[in-house]
Amino acid sequence: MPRLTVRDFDLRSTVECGQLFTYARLGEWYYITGQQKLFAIRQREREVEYRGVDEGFIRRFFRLDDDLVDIRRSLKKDPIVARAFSESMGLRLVRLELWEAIVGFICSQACNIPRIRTVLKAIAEAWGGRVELDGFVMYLLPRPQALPGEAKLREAGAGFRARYLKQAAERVDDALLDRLRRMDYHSARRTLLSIPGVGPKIADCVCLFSLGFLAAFPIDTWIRKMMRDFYFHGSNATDQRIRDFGQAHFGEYAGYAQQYLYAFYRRCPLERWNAAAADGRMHFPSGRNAER
DNA sequence: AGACAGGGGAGTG
DNA sequence: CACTCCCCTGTC
Repeated sequence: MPRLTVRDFDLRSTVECGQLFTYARLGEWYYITGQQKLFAIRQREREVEYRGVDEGFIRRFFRLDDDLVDIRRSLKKDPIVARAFSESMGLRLVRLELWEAIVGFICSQACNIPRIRTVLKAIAEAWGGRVELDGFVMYLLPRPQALPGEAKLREAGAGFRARYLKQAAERVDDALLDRLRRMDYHSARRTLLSIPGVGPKIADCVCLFSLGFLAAFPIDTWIRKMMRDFYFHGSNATDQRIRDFGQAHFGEYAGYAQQYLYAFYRRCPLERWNAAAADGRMHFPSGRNAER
């Protein structure tokens, strides 16, 4: 059984923090489909064991070569992000396959993680390739040309996203995927936005979780709320303003900042921050978050 | 019962 | 640009 010693890596939070939906958990093992493969992985302290893929795949998929200490240091000037890192150190971004990411995040719109997983599982089981590892069977997400029509996708539970999925599958082919993989952040984002069902949020998710543009700063309802609370004095700043600020303020690792803030804010929203601050257990930057 | 959710699109001012 | 409404479906 291949093993790998890791540092600054937490498998559970990495898998379950809303960037990866195609997995099954069996005891301490995660069975994950990604990059058109099935693999299994578990973590015990600083050691991970895995099956189904090689070490290079694991390192690449979980971005184990990202220097989290360095990333943390470069974001440390922001006390809120610093706090989020100290709570969740080891959370890493993943590197999804491009089309799988597009499908996954189109399905993610206006629904929660359990439901995203249910829909993707249904689509994979109906039209994706069967894969097996040690007797455990899963199904890969279908390639664009293997995706069925809107009506069938609707039956699978995709709802109004069915039309987007089908239109996206008609727009996307291997040539486009290859071109996207060679583009810079702005070109890739602009091109992704031209795909039906892909708006600003989904485009940035794909840029961050698949294409590896760590400066991408996707804004969903949690990040929107969190950014308004902590960086805009609770005002109703538009997503455009939040994004501009986020990228300017957090810089090249804005995506990591976003991921840690997201993970932490979901566990610990503003009310609890304030309670902790009132106890003197937390320090806030002056002028921010004074009351509310 | 009726609103709302981990968005996008189309339409309007 | 910024704002509104609708879209599937489950849940409170």
